[in-house]
Amino acid sequence: MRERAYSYIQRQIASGALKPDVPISELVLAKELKMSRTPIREALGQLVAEGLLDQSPNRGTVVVQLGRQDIIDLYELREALEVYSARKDAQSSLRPIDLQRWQDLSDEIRNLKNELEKSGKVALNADQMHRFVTSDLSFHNMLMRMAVNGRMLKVVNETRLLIRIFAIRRPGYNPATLERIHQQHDAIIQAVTGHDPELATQLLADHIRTSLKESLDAYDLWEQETSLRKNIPTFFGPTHD
Amino acid sequence: MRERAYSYIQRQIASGALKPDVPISELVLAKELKMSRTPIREALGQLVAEGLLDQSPNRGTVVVQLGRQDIIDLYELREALEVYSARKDAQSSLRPIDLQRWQDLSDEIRNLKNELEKSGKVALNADQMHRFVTSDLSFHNMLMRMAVNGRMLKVVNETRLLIRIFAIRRPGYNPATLERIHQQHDAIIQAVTGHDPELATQLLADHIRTSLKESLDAYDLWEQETSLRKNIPTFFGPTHD
DNA sequence: AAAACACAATATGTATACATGGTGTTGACA
DNA sequence: TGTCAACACCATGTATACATATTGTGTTTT
Repeated sequence: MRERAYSYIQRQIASGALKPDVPISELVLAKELKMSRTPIREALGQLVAEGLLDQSPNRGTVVVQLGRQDIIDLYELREALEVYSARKDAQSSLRPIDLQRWQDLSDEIRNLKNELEKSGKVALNADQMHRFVTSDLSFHNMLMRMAVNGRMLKVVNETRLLIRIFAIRRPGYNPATLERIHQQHDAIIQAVTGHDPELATQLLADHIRTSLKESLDAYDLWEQETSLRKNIPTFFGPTHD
Repeated sequence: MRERAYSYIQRQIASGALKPDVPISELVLAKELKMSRTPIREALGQLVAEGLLDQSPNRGTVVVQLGRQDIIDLYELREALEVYSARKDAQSSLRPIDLQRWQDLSDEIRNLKNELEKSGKVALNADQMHRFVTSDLSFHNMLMRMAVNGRMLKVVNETRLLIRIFAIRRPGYNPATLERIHQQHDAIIQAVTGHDPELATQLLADHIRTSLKESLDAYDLWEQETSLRKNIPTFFGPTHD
C-alpha cells in the first residue's frame, strides 16, 4: 500500500495536481486512496528523502519549488557523474551487444526527426515527445550502465527525475533540435568506441551544457510570464492604486 | 523524537552494536528509547533511504553489508564529484578568507604529524585520529563548499558517511602517511589557487585513488582474517568431518 | 479602526490496538 | 528416525485513537 501511495503521489506531483507552496493534507490523500494515514506518511517520507517534497516540522509538507540555481545544480550533478562514466567507458572495452543497443537508441532520435519532417508539423506531439524522452533517457542510462557503478546510476536517475518533473515543460522539439541531439549522441558514441576519453568527456559536457542552457531559457521565459500574469513586476515596477 | 531515534540508531550502526545480517527489532529499539514504534519506523525509513539499512518486505531491516565492489563504487562517486568541484574551484576566483581557512585545515594534518613524531609513537591515538578525521573531512568539505553546489555536497557527505561507517577501521596513521596526505592536500591547494584545472583534477584524482587503494587493502586483510577465524577457507579448502 | 489576545478547529506527531504473514517448534505418521 | 504438517508465537504492516502545536477567526481593548 505504501508503494501505491508512493506512485500515486509522485504522479500527482508530476501532473501538477499538487502545486508548490500548497500544503499537502495527509487526511485528504488517505481518503482519496482509501487507506489510513500511516502508509501515506511513509510514502511522503520517502519522497522527502528523494528531494521531491519539503517538510517543515509541525508545519506540513509541500512540493519543492526549484529555483534557477537548483536547475544549475542538478545539471552540474548530472554532468559530473555522466562525464566520469563516459571517460570510464572510453577506457574500457565494451560488449558489442551493448554498443549495438546504444547505437539503436541514438538512431531512434533520428527516426523521430524524419517522422516529424515528413508530417510537416513544427514540433513533436505528445506521443512522439514521450518516445523522445524514453529514448534519450535510455541513451544516458546505457552510458552509465556500461560504467557499472550502480550508486552513480541511482543518483543520476533521481536527479533526472527532479529535472523532468520540475523543469518547466519545454515546447515539443523541432527538427533542427532533434538533429543536433542525434548528432551529439552519435559523436559521443564515436568517441567512446574510438577509445578517446578526452573527446568523449568534452562532447558529453557540451551536450549536457546545451540542455542546461535550454532549460534555463525555458525557466526564464516561464518566470517572466508568471511575473506578468500575477502583476508582480520583475524588479521595480509601477506602483498601482 | 524521530530525530533522537535517528541519531541513536546511526550511532548504534557506527559503533558496531548493530551488525550486518542481524535483523533489527523495532520493538527492542522502541523499548530502549522509551518511545513507540512509530518514530522508530520513520527513522529506519530515513536510514534506508540514505543507504545505511536494507529492507526486505515482511522480512525486516538489516544493516547493509558492503562488499569490495561497493567500496569501489563509493570512492568512484566521491572522485567524480570532488574532481568536478576541484576543476570548478580552479576556474573561479575564490574568497581569500576561504582559501586561508582551507590552508589552515591542510596545516592541521602536518601539526598532527609533528605531534606524532615528537611523541615517538608509531600511530595516532584515538583522540588524534578523531582530529585527523575531522580535519580531513573539513578539507574536502571546503573544497566542495567553494564550488557552491549544495546537492553535490549532500551526496558526497552521504557517501563519505557510508565509507566511514562501513569501511573497515584502518589502523591509526603513521607519520609517513600523514606527511603524504598533507603534501597532497597542499599540492591541490597550490593547483587550485594557481588556476590550473588540469593539474588540480589530476592531483585530487590521485589523492582519492590512493585512499581507495588503502581501503581496499584494509578490506582484503579483514576479509582474509574473518575467513580464517570462521574456518571458512578462502577458495577451496579442506573438507573437515 | 487597528492590533493584540484568546479560543476553537484542524493538522501533525505519537501511541496503541489489530490483522496478516512468516518462522520455528512440536507432534504425528511413514 | 526422518520428514511433513499443523499450530503457536512474534514479526511487520496498517488502522485508529490521542496529545500537542499552529493557525485562523472573533472579540476586546487601546
